[in-house]
This record gives sequence, structure tokens and C-alpha cells, in this order.
Amino acid sequence: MIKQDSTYEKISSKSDFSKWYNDALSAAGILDQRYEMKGMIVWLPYGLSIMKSLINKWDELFSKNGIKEAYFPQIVPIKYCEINESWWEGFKTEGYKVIAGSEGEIQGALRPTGEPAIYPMFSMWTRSANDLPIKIYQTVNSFRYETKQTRPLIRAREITHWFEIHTAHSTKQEAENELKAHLKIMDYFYEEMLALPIFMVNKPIWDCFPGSVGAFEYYSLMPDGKVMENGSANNLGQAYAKKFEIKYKNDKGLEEYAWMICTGNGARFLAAAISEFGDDKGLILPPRIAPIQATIIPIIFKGKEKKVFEQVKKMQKELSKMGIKYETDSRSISPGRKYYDWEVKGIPLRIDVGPKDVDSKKCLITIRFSKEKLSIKLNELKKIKGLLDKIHEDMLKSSRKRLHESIIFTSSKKDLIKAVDSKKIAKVYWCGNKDCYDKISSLGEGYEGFGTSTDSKGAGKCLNCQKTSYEELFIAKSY
RNA sequence: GGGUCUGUGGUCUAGCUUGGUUAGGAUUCGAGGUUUGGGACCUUGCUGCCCCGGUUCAAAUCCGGGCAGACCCA
Repeated sequence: MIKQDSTYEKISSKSDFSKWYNDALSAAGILDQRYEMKGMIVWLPYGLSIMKSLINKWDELFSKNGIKEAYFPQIVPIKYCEINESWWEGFKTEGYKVIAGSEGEIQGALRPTGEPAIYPMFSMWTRSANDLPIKIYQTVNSFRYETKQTRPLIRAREITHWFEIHTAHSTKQEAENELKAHLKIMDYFYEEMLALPIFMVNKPIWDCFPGSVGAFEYYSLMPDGKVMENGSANNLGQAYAKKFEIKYKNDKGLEEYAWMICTGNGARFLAAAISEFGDDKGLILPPRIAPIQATIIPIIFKGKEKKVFEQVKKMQKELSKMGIKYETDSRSISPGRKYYDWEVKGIPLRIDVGPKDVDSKKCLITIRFSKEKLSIKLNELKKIKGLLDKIHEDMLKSSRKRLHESIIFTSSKKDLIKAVDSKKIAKVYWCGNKDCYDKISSLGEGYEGFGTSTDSKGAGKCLNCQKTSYEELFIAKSY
């Protein structure tokens, strides 16, 4: 075990979520927040290994979908930034400039997002329809000079481990199919990896990139009742192609602009899972992202060490055979201390092996999520594999339930306020008009309309203007 | 963007109002010993006043600035 991974600090109660979140991340050995630069943190080995399990998965999924990994420089020439004025307008002030040499000349900007580095290259790469589609992604860090309060993994000045997929296509249809594939990947991440519910919304057009067709955004419901944007998939249409001159010659020899999609997310995946499942003792990791799925705790009594460790060895062999990632805590400290140490890290399963277990040819398994204790016979260890899947399903069920119970349909302003103030997400009918959207979004302090439902819609009356409406708008407080 | 508050060994904290002894405690960490079924105990050791400047015979304490963090409002 790596020393820096154990801090042995007590953590706050989760009822004070903000404090709990910081404490839990440190105590579990995810990251060290003491680096003295605003919005920047140090990833510790354990935290990074969780993040890596997500990254490995997206590498695998993107590759399966023909999306190839590339890398673009971190420093973007100002010239490239200026191509998209409205984009640059925002990052001129909330961006980092790079100076070099004793004269302090500005060399460029640290990328806040990938497109000013990527799209000029797309433009160079695209001459004929044969050059399309281009489907690439990069997993990188980005920099934003946040002036608001920063929060590890959620809002940072250095956004670490973030993937962005950028694709360019010769037809609108192909681009739209690509977008669907991206949504499937995102869904997979939520349900199959993180055990979190899919909560996707349509973004209103005025919140999308200027000139684009539309965007989907994913949200996570945090324990304090606020929602957090957690991934987006954008149908850029030809807007960026027109700005960056990404065009090809069609079969008639005429130049046409490419159709483009971009999709991204990163460490917020992890932030959401940690926030959803953790408790007063620390993290509870979904088994599929846990870098350690089980810990074997030998319970040592004087004179009985030998037979305990013999059984431990047998179990290690068995677990390795099953492909279960485990760790054995053989430190000569009291068992209680070991329990706390691994609980705070969120390891899904704990396997106790003491003299009693050796005698009964069993072991005691404790499930971190449900707190259930199971006595399993040594010759039935194969059950553990299925147990991990069951834990995943249970976790998904519980997070789905919480989201489901938190979305409250309201048909009056009074009910909306009541819902949002009691930490719920309000859902209302909305006519599609921006004015009504803004009015509904500002019914209370800190309220935010954050998109519309993607499900099939019935008809109702717009909460603001009472016109017949087919759109359902979500309102909550947001990160 | 505007405001409020905070900064003492690795962590938490006392001291600050009213400047004055060797900055006290808990925990963690190291060493030695006895232990081990929910944070064991004993002995012993290391480590600290965020940074820069000012006031003063004297600053953890008062003042100014910086940096970092927390909270509230837009």
C-alpha cells in the first residue's frame, strides 16, 4: 500500500455535503488539495487509478466506434483562437495566456477547449469527400481562469482527464447518426460503469454554440439537491465548418461545408459517482470502476498466524483466477483500523479471514454498499463474481430511485418554488418561448432552467403564458 | 462581478478581544515493546504561528497588501 494514500483523517458527516466532499476525497486518497494554486489539485495514485479505469473504458468504446485518439498541442496560437470571436470573447478574460522568454512575449493561450487547436487542422485535412468522416478524440487537460469558487473535479482551473470527441462528416444524416452513437456511449458510462441514472436534457438553442443545430446535456443530481452538468453532446451543424473553413469538394466539384459533432466529459463522471453513493464513512465505489474490488483482511491472533495466512493464500489464488482485483492488508494493526481504512476508500467487498473462519472453512464478506454480511464457504468463492454484479445493480436501482423521486411535476409557480426549495427538480410545461423560459428560470434565487425533457411529450399549459405547450422544462439550483 | 468570514506541526484545535515566560492539547507520523473479530495500550522521538511589509523595546496576537480556502448574493 502506498503511504500517501492513507491519511487517517476523520471526515465530516455527509449532511454537510460541501465539507464531506472535500474531506472524503482527501481521506480516501483520491487527491491532495493542498497544492497552493487555486483550482488545481494533485491526483494521488489511488484516485488516478479510478480515473484510469474510466479512461481505459472510454478508450475501448471509442475505438470500437471507429473514433481514434489523437493529440493536439496545449498551447493554441492566438490567431486560431480569434477565428471564433464569440468563443474567444469568453476566454480572453477567463483564459490563461502563455508568455515565454525574458521579454515576456505572449506565445498563445492554454487550451480552454480543444476546438481552436483542432478545427484549423481539420480544415487542412479536408479536401474531398474521401477525407471524411474524420473521427478523433483526445484525453487532455484544459485550463480556465475561473473566478468563481472552485471545487475539485467539479470546477477547476486545470480540468484534468477530459475527453473531447470531434467528428466531421459529409452529410447531415451521417453526423446525426454519429451523435446517436455518442449518446449510446454516454449512456453506457452512466448505467454500466457508474451505476448512475441517465438524465439527459435538450439544451435550448440559445444556450448552444452559436449557429449550431442543438445539444444534449447530461446532468447529475447532487446530494445537496443541486444539479451538475455532466457531459454534453453537440450537433454543431455547419456552424464551425463555416468559421474554420472545413470544406470538401462534392461529386459535382462544388465546395461544401462539413457537418460536425462534438462530445465531451471527464472527471465529473467520478465526482457524480462519489457524491451519489458515499456515506459518513467515506466513499462507496461502484464495483466496475473500483480499482480494488475486494480487500482481504487477515485477523491475526498470536500463535494462529500460520493457519490464517494459509487460508489467505488459497483465497488470493481463487480471486486471481476469477479476475477479481483485490488487495491483502497484512499490516500488524488492529482489524478495526483496517476496516476504516478500506471503507473510506470505498472498496465494494471486505473479506475477513480469522481463526474462526479457518476452523469453519468459511470467510466473512461485508458489502460496503448495503452493509450486508455474508458467510461464504471456501468452495463457493465463485459467488463473489456474481455478487459484484448484484452490487452494481443494487446501486443503479438506488440512484435511479433517488432521481425519479426528485423530479416533481408542477403546474403552478407556487408548487415550483416549493419543489426547488425542498431540493427537488421541478418539471413544468413550457411553450418554447425564450421569454417564458427566462421568467420561469428566475422564479427563485439561484434557480436555473437547465433544459427540456427528451421523452415523448403530452400537451399542457406553459407555466408562464398559459399557451398550449409540448415541451417540459426542468428547473433546479445548479452547480 | 459584489459582499462576509477564515488561515497556528501532516490533520483538528487552544491562545488573539487587552502585544510580553519555553505557543498548550488531541490525533497522525518514526522507533521500541505488549497486542489484534470495529479506529488497542505503554515508553520515547520529530515536526508549527500562510507570505511580504508596517507599528512597537517587543507581534501568532494590532494595521496594510498578497496568496489560499469557506460561505452568501448577482
